[in-house]
Amino acid sequence: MRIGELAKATGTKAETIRYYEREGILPAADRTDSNYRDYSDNHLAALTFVRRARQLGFSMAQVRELLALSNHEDNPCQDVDRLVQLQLTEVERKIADLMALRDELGQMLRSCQADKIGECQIIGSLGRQSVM
Amino acid sequence: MRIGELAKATGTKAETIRYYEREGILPAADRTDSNYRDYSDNHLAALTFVRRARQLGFSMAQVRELLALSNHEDNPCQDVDRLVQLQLTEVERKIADLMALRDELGQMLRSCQADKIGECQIIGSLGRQSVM
DNA sequence: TATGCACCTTGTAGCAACTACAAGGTCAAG
DNA sequence: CTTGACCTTGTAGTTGCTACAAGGTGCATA
Repeated sequence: MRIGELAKATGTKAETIRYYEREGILPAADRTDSNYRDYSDNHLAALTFVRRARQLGFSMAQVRELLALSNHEDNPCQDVDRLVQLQLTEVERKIADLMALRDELGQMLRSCQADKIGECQIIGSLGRQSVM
Repeated sequence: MRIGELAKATGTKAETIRYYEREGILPAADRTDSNYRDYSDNHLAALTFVRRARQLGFSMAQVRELLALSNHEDNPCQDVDRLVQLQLTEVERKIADLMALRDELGQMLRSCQADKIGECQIIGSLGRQSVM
């Protein structure tokens, strides 16, 4: 299949697919007589894998690791587990940070009853080191 | 004060402060005879404001807006409220996304009892469109 | 046959918000 | 008088794409 078809099938822009190839994340495709990229089902599977890992928040470097691991059927699962666990911890940290942020923003909104900037608690609180 | 002092006082790298000046986020500082930047307390207040807004997740563009708003004491608070509300909504969306991610990563970890990649559920689930 | 249009190719530059140099100038202490 | 910490400008790198520009290809239609 051509790049546009693969793009549609995976919800990836053609430019992104070429980018992945340049970066060595995806193997280079065969070429047709007219130099168009020609993809196989293996490419489809590989790109699906990559996109899914990216959706799950893995970095490109981590995706490379996952790909390398997945290519060795006999490797222990532990290495994959470790990456997933790392990512999970990271996601949990981000959630905690964002929840603190949410609380602070909510607090700001509730605290300001003024209608002129001059007395605005929000603007005031931005000028201090921390509100909470 | 000099840039290093201001940097220390606000927990910002000197390079970032210069960057803010280049971007027009911070007013240019006076210069000493030897061309060093010389900051006032107003600069300290302004940079504190900027850093705090950035910590709260506002983009540079939004920080510009907040700064512009805060410079007009008579402006209605509504415009500030709107920005904060927008940011709050955005943060809530991100939290929801990350919580879905967390659940999915947790599910992956729990699902894999194999010890070889060949049978690994995690690797398997990455190759599919969606696990959940 | 011509032509129009969607698709493909390469290469380069842009995005956000910094961060990291390099190459050199300044200043206070020992 | 030299060492070391600081400062200056300018440029390039980071992440993960995305957006062109300028040109080639493939197929349907007039």
